[in-house]
Amino acid sequence: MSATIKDIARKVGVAPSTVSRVLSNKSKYYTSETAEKVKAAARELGYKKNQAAVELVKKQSNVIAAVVSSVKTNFAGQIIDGIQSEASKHGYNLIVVYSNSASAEEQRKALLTVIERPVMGILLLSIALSDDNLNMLKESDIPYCFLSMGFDDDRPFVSSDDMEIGYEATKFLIDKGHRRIGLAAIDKYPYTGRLRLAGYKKALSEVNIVPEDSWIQSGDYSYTAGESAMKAYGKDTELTGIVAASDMAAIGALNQARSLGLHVPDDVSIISIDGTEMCQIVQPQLTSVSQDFYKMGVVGVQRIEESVNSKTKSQNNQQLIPVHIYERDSTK
Amino acid sequence: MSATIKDIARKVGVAPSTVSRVLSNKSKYYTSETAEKVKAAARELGYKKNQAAVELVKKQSNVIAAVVSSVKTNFAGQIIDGIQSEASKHGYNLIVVYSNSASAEEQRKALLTVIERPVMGILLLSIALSDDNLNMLKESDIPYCFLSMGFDDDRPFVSSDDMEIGYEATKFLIDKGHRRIGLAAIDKYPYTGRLRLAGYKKALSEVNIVPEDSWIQSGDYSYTAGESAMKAYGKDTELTGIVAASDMAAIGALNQARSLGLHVPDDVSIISIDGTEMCQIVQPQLTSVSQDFYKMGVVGVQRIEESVNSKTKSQNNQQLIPVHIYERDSTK
DNA sequence: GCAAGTTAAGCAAACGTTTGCGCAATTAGA
DNA sequence: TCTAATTGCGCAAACGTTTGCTTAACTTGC
Repeated sequence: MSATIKDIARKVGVAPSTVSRVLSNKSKYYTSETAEKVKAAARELGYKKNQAAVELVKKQSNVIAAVVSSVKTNFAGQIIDGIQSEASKHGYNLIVVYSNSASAEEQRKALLTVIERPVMGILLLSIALSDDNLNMLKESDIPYCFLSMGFDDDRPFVSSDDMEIGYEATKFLIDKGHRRIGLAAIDKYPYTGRLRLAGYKKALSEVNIVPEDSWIQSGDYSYTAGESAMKAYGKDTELTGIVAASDMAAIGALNQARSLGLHVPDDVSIISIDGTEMCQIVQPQLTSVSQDFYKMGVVGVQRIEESVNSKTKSQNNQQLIPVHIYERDSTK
Repeated sequence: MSATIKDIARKVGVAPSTVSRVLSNKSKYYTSETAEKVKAAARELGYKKNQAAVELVKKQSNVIAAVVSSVKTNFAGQIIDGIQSEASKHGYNLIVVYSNSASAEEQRKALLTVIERPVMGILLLSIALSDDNLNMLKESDIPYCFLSMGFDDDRPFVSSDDMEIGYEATKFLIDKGHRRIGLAAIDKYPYTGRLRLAGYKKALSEVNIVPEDSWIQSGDYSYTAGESAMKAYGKDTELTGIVAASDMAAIGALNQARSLGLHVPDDVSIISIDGTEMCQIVQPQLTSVSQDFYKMGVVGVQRIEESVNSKTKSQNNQQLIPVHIYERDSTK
């Protein structure tokens, strides 16, 4: 029931096209006098652009969509922050839709909500798409980019170098003098876990160590996975250092270690992967291999922008963001 | 460039209107035979509905929008979870936009992204709208509802009963035998803080205690506000119990207490407000007055639904969700 | 003072759907 | 067999913008 461009046109006594041009700042098609009158009328009538109409005719909008696997990943916020700030720098709007990655049907619904309107690009945050849904995405011809996870195939993504993460975390402990080092709560088979595991093994092999099977406790990056891993290592573990798959896993391991009567870092050192603010609110504060999630968001938006501008597929569409180690109190 | 309803119509040899009716399941206007052919063609052409066109003609969509004040509030996730699940139960889609509540301009942009399209309702998560922006929202004629914060005026909202929160938290400590109880990191003047403060005072007055000024350390609910409050109380504080304004504030206070050499709960008990998962990952685990954020999301969606169905303004548009106390290890 | 160029503004088509209405063909009722 | 009701489907308008084209008026250069 709200005012349209035609109402304004009638009120001012000009054509709708003129109003449109004034309101979208297509300069040089009207006098500043007309412009003023139009703007005044628009204000007065409380005019709101109907984006549906705009998008219908322009077949392009200035909104970027982010599909997030779940509200629970505690770094999603940082990525979104990055996206938001870069997007708003370029005048794009951001809408986020959440999808429980467990269900392909939920994924599909989330994806459709964004595909069915002319968004300028889609960013996927740590979401594992089913084949059908990935196909749907590809066929939509909307630029997209995965964030914080990598792939074997040629899908565009920006993430950390997971091999480097595994390597650097392990190397850090090795340099501190540790030799018997565990890897906790990591998912061994998917791309990310596989690379981190490879990095871990590489670092160990450089000092001629082959990890025993029991050193590697796989899991799903969760708090409880961290707990279970620590439980499996046990009170009398031979390990002196642990690389935890995520902050939450590290905290799980940390708390479980305390329950077992182990002191961190005196009895066992823990280094965490991710480096969210969680690391700083637990005690002892967790040493971490920190990913630059904010930057991932920023770069993600830039990739979308490139895809939009140069219709030709850029060749370098898989980008790695460097990580940094922050030494805190959980290692020695 | 993707297929439209007309392409399907041409391919099958029927009118676009028939295709439309088939695709939106308007039964009784076509034979099942036609329906099959249409659906097959749609699949074959990879047809995607253009929502912009749909919304333009229907002036109504099935999307609910949530405007979130910042990615950082750690309970927003729970509210969104609740919204999501209730929304998808009714076949609505959810889009989220983030807005830094600090800047009225950012707020305005976020609000416009959702107002400028025919969303069925707007949910505002712990966001303090400027007057201008509130007016814009009201004038849009889109149903809206604030979540997790209350107001003096007649705006629709669903939140916890902040008076009860302050009262119950304090009462809990009183019942444990505490008499000198502090209130930390609360924002004294806005609605929420004011009510919690009132509840705190009420509980104390029931046992004939008037809190000293130094017992009440105001702040902004943050980790550092919790830290500062505890610092202000000091190592030799006369307080035996503290009500912290939020989980983060409680953790700040907890860690600061430890730095000061105070043991929780032996030297001082801490009860936290919010009850997010944070309470369970720190040690000692925090006793909390837990808000049912998930339910707020659910109820928020229901309120929107009501507004849509009965165009008449419901009178009972301010709803309070009960809180629960979970006793953990930070109080005794 | 006149042709050429410039400027401000209007006309109308187009975007992809939905839906009220109309029409023909079929079926039912008698 | 004839009228009435029903069924299946098509026509065309409508939603609110944008934008290429046209036009009229005005300015400039000579």
